[in-house]
Amino acid sequence: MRVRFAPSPTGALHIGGARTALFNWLLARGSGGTLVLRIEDTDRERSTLENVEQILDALRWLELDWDEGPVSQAARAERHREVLETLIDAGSAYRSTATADDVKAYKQSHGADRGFRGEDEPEGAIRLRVPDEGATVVSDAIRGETVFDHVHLDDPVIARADGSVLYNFAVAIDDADAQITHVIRGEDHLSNTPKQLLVLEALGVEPPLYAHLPLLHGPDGRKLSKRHAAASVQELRDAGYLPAAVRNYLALLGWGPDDDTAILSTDELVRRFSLAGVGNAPAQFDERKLRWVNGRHLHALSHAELTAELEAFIGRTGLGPAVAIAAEKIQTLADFWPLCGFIYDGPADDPAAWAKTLGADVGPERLAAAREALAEAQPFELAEVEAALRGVVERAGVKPAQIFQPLRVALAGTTVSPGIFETVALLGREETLRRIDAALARTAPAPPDAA
RNA sequence: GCCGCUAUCGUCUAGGGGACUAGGACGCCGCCCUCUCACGGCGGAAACCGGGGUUCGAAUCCCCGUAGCGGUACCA
Repeated sequence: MRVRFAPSPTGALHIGGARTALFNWLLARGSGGTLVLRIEDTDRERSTLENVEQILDALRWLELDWDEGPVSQAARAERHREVLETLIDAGSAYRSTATADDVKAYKQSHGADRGFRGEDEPEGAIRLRVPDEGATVVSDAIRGETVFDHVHLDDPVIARADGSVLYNFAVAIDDADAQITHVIRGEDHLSNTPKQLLVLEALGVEPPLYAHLPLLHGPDGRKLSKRHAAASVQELRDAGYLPAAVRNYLALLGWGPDDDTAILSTDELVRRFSLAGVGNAPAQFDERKLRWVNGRHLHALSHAELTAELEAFIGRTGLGPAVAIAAEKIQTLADFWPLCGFIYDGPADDPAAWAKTLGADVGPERLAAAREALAEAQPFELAEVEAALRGVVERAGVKPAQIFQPLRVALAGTTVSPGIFETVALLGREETLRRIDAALARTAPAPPDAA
């Protein structure tokens, strides 16, 4: 099995493209086949080197490796020109100066039931001759057979007047030359497939097998675009998702295992994926489910692995201790710092949290009680810290939160943090007392004559 | 306009003539756990686009309609 992923470098790799790449990759890896990467850069206006790099980066981050390429489609211009000549010599293609407007006008006058057929001229763009009669049938592994009657097809332009070729021609030649056996791509290509089939037929080349994947839509049900958040692989990466989780989630869009399994490792994906399991209705990208899938993958990581991921993501080291007490509370890598940053950078500034717990009333005196107990905890380990703080709760005869929340705000600056005992033990006695004292000083400035 | 694809809870889906009082997952709601936030556990609300057929029987097959999407470029 030889498959290919052929993005066009006109923008970043979005999740639709990423899923197409993933499905091809899964098929190649699952069958011991070959994945060819081809860059469809024949549109010189919109293709850029930056985009190519960005796409390769995205694929590398997703850990989708390829066996051949990347080959530039534009670099194959010689070969394309050569085949073009063959087609013209054989009478399968011809030059025509007809413009898009001419085609429109033609269809206006001939009605909808007659595709455009141009005159053979000495110059102009090159059009493929579509037979007047009959039909071209696209056999699709996902959709079955789709019949395209030739009467509805216009003779498509396959090369510009200067001889540079267009997509529907180049793609057919390149897939054939690369001996691609299965063309797996988005459904947006289905309607163009007969043109490619016609090119191959004119050349007497056996066509590959096709599989057109249902398209991906944004959360609003509309076609995915730059307007949608997290639409590109780069954005997913920045949002703190794990490549394995993204692969898992993307696989679930349009495909599902026979049972109700939702969390799959990449090995399982490779083993279980098949085109037969791919549905045919478009799917919407739902970031909330991605978050959940990501959480499951993230929590399956060992402490060392997660620490490494987090340190790379945040760009700091020494995060291990905080990771140990916060791992279960985060779903993405990006969740970590807002939750634990205070451990390293000091308490956050959250006026609302302050007002609620230490602003007035009995907050400060409860914090003082906690300070007193913690000052004596010996040794300053988790068990002793917990015992000390629970003792304060008991003596005060209040709910645990009434002691713990003021303390949490004193230490973290906010009402949300890892477990309070863990946090205190991690900060250590000195730092804990220092922060409590700072909070107390701020909450109750000493009266002028108290000293 | 024309050609084509698609249509099950809000979302991803299971289902491929009787096993369907339509199953699971995310999300949502409630309860439990609980020091906050999460995690976890338990429970709940929530869907076969509409209309015709075919059949003893249709979510499942066929037709029509509707809607969404794609194509209709000297873009890919």
